Amino acid sequence: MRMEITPAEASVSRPRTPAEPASRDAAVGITGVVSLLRPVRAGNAFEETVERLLQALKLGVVPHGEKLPPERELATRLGISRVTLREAIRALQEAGYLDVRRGRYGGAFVVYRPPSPRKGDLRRAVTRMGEDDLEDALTFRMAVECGAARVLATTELTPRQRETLAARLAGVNDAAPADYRRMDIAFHLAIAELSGSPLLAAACADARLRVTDLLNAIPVLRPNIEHAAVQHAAIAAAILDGDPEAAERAVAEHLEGTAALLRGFLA
Amino acid sequence: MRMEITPAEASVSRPRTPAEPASRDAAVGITGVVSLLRPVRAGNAFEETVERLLQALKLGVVPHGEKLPPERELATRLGISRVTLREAIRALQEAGYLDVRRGRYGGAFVVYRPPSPRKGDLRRAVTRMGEDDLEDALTFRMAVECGAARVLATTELTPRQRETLAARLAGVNDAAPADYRRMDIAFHLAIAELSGSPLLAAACADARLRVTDLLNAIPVLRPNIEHAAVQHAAIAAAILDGDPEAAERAVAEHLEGTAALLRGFLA
DNA sequence: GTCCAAAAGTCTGGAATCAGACCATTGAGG
DNA sequence: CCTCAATGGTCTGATTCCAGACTTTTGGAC
Repeated sequence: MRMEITPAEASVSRPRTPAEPASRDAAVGITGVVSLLRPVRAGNAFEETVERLLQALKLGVVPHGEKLPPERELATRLGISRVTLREAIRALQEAGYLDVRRGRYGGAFVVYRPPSPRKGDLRRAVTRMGEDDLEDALTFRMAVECGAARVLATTELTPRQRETLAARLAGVNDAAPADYRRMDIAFHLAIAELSGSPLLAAACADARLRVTDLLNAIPVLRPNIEHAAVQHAAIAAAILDGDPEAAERAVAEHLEGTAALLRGFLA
Repeated sequence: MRMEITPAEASVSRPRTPAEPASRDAAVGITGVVSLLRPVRAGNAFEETVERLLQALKLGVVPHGEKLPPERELATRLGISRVTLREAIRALQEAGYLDVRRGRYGGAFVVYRPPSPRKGDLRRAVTRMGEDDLEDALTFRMAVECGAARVLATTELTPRQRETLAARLAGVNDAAPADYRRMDIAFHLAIAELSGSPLLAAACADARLRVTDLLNAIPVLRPNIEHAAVQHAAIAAAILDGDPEAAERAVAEHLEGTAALLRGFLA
């Protein structure tokens, strides 16, 4: 029983929280930081867990064929009870993302591969997301990834770090088409992770996630890959060179291409 | 009954979630994005709500003397039940941050002013935070604020936006000493907010929050203010000029000063 | 002085979530 | 073939959290 990839469907089997309160322009305080009065929680534990696991699949943290950590361990790491985790796993299983097997050497095996895009997917994905959210996501991504590159380029890198960056760059370049996105993600996130800041890494992962569905709707074509390869190389070079501004410029240029493409679908 | 300003104390009256699971280097997947398997929730609803409200006070979203929105409205906006919100409000009341009055024209009035730092506060604050978390917060802030400045400088600004930025700059410069931090925050966050990306604004607010206690422990001295004023002006000028790299450089320089100062307390 | 509206304060039943004990299944190794 | 360890599957009582109805307090308007 496969289903679409929209994040909504997996929770079909257990629709809990009904609506979301509309955010209003409240007359509170002077600064416009009303965002602090946003919902404390994005949903119930079940929903948030489904979302989180789905993210892990989509970013390729746990690739096709591998299995998630054992329930007990995963529940601990996610800070939720095993019961709730199991509900989430079951939802993903029913949606076709996981294959759960019991017994020793059993586990929840990942059955997700990024779908190869069909004509019209991109337009649909962009439309579904909404103009404001798309703009928000693109801006956010631009800011955090540029910032991460700058920070990393400013840092005195250890040989170990330089190797990792180079390895990730090579990873994208050598990737099989089916693995391209995954390796691209790995490269981009490596920049944030090498900065040594978990907060920054999480922010970049979040930013990437918000455009994942869109990127997955873009066919991976030869010219695109080659173009990206040049830009990736420029980014890595600038970072290894310790040139913050060049690094940032390179990242901005790289992301601008994608952003322009996606924005085009809103006009 | 006043208490210290540490974020821990307000929850004294209701200590719930016990410990936090240590993050481990799990052998999951290829990328190191283990961050996705981090806890789904930072604490229980009560704790998170206390934290959120405390943040609103510390960032000056609701300044001294003003009152929070009515319980029902606030509960809706925060996406929690009134019961839970009231528990949080009571905790903050008992900690001396709020003055709750009933009846029409009643409400939860803010009784918080950033404390004037005493000698040793900074060292204590830095030590309490822990080396890794401090480094993380500083790196994160550097990245997102630089990124935000770059994005804004890249944007074609409307007259309205230019005015707002100028107004915030003037706000810091004209601020009374007691209001200085609040206006400084307003200026910094304006950069993120003017980018039009709620995600980016939230990230910058988060970043600022993570160093608020530390900054509050630094006395606001004349030379510091003047130095900051020059840097603030440079930032605003670069943004209004539409020079992304200058904007970023200016922000980096500005933040580097604070970062270096704080890092000094770890050596 | 009386009334009224807006706010905080209180109570109740039910759903969500949890911790932890226990059961069932499975494949590897002896 | 048997045993064992690691894993998913199930159950139970307690706690947290919720929605919503109801009560009390307060100050302004008439």
